[in-house]
Amino acid sequence: MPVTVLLVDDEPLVRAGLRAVLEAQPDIEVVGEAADGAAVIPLVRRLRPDVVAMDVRMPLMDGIEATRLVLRTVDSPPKILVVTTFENDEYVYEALRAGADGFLIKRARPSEIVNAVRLIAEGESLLFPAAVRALAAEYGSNKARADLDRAALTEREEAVLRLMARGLSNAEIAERLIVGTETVKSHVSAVLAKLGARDRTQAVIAAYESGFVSPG
Amino acid sequence: MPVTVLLVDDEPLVRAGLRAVLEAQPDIEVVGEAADGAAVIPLVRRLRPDVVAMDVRMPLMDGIEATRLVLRTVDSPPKILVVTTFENDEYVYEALRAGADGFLIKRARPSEIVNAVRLIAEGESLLFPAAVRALAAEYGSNKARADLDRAALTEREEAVLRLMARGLSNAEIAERLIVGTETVKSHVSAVLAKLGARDRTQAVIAAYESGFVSPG
DNA sequence: GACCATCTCCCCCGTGCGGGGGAGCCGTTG
DNA sequence: CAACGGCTCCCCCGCACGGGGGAGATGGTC
Repeated sequence: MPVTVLLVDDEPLVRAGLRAVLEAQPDIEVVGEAADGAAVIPLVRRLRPDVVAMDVRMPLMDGIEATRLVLRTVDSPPKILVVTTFENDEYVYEALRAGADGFLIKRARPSEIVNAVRLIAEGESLLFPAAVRALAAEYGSNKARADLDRAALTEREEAVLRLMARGLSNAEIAERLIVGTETVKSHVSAVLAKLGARDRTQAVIAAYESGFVSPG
Repeated sequence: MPVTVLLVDDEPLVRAGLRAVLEAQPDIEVVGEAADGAAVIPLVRRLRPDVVAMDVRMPLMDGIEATRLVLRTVDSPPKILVVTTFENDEYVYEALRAGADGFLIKRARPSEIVNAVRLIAEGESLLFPAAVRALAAEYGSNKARADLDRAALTEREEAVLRLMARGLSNAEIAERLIVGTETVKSHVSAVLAKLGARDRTQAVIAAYESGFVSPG
């Protein structure tokens, strides 16, 4: 009995690529595709795939929310393999916390991709780069925020960083969030400290590099 | 006689996707693949493809340089179809100036992709979004820098922007480029003006959003 | 109740940043 | 030749930014 896979990605090209790579294996079968997380629930119910290859970033519903939904609303849910473009995608960790079983970078070689699907299907939790395995382990255990509070921005700090990454000044951010500029300065300072950034420019760079915000 | 295509992209997944999409057409045949622009010349000589689907961003040699090389060193060269991830990729325009015959966004639907390959093979110059057609037309005629000098950064300005986008201060940039800080300030001011940015943060954002620099 | 994180706001203070000028040197183009 | 664009450097100036430190108000956790 082959491993059945459902592909969820907003880019048809990526779906075609995954399909081509996976269908080349005799023991793997792609049973369906979806272009957005919002479409995933009925498909999972109907197709009952062993593995869902899920993109993180999608227009309507992202991979995190979709993962959560699948695991909550479907009984004996499929394994979730999160697919991402960037190595250090903040969202990936969120997806793992949401219950995803592993993740895969799009740059991976075909052999690594099929391997990942097989391992996931067997119940292995796989996390591709070794460094990330450690990171995600820490994330899993709900201690260990001490030395990676770099990522542990508070809600407010995230909001401020998002606006910083859109080019707003402190005054403009204050206006937008309906708080005083001194408050914004506090949050900005906290963000800079946690990100190890010297100024807002470096913070915005970190935001882009980590995938916290992304171009386009 | 089918249209023969050579795929050049550093991501195997994208190559597999393109191959799957194109091979599904009876009149299109993928005759080869390359993972970097540096490998393209011998392959073109040997395979003599009608069309080269060329990624812009690749580790060793980018699509622009590769396009230039192919068109210069090969006689009766293939058509070059530039493939890109981002809509407003500065590099795309450079590639078009380098002699590429058209460009395609990776998000495009499969039908659009095969269409693009067919049209390019027939000698059509195709530029996907209408807005870009106009832009590239202006780029083609070597006037028209007046109203889009936004993009017309000088070498030095590009260098400064690149360093800005790595988080360097004016003093650090000056050190790196071995010039005075006042010089750097001049360049920074020019960059800000041309990009319509208010401060360096907005300039860096523009750099990311335009694909001038990219995460990872 | 004590503790802690978060959010809010305040003070002072130094400086890096960016605007607005100008100027000399060089190479290309008309 | 003169003109122009690009690179280099200089001046003055105002201000937003970021560091350091403090503080009151929530709300949740132990």
